[in-house]
Amino acid sequence: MSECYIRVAEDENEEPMEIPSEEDGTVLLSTVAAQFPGACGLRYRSPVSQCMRGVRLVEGVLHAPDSDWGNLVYVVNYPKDNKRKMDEMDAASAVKIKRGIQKTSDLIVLGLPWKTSEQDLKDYFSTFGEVIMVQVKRDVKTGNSKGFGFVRFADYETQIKVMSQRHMIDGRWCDCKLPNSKYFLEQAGPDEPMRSRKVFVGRCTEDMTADDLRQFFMQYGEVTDVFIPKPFRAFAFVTFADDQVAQSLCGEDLIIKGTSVHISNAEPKHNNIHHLFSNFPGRSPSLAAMFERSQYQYPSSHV
DNA sequence: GTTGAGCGTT
Repeated sequence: MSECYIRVAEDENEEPMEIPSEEDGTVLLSTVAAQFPGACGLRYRSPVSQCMRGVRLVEGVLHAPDSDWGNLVYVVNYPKDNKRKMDEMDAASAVKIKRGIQKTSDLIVLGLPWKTSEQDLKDYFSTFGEVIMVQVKRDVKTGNSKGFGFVRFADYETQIKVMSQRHMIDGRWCDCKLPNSKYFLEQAGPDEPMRSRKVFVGRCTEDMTADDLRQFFMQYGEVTDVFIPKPFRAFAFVTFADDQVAQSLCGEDLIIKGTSVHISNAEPKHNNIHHLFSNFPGRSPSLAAMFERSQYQYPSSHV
């Protein structure tokens, strides 16, 4: 093979430019790049397969496909093309990851007027984004509001926004914070190996039947048992066939029949957060400090 | 029938 010119273009349909080869018939990438800055290779459409083929590139030297470059038009490869695709992939996976770890959590709404109803809460918070749960905590006997409630949003961005400001609701300033329970659950951290297939479902309402719970939890895996204490005690136990399913749900707040229930391990006797919490009703300085900090922390991810 | 920092009927 001898020195010649090969036809190179940025696109198959564009007018090609002739590029000189070396004496041995190869073409230097640097020569291509001299005319097409940023080029990182060449490709061409195979007359046989009609597919695009890459030109062999070894240490900056482009080698003719067969014995000859022929009369084909070679198309310039740019790293941008692939890079852009990579970026899109990264962005997509980043969003997925974001969605995965930045789940929303219930927010406690402190300082509500006594008169504020769940509808009022929903109306107010809907101005920030999609609301998927609201509660006003009331005295069971009188039905009077306790002056606080909970709200949960569909999107994490909404949650961040809502937590970042005070809220004027029915004439009073209210605060939305992460509930204290969150803090301890995160502290529980990379969990102890208590591979239970049974989970504790807290904050159940009386209208949740065993069948409701079974139907709901089926989506996560095979449910082998549902236990609801009688008389009503606002909690239940759900047992899965697979312990990994059970474990994966621990720490979650799930919404069943419009109510946020809390999933935790079914049989933690010692060093569990409920124990800790009931033993120290918030008077310890160190705990108070942790509460304090928790108010300014966004929830960290936990698997 | 009241109240105003807090924490959700385990």
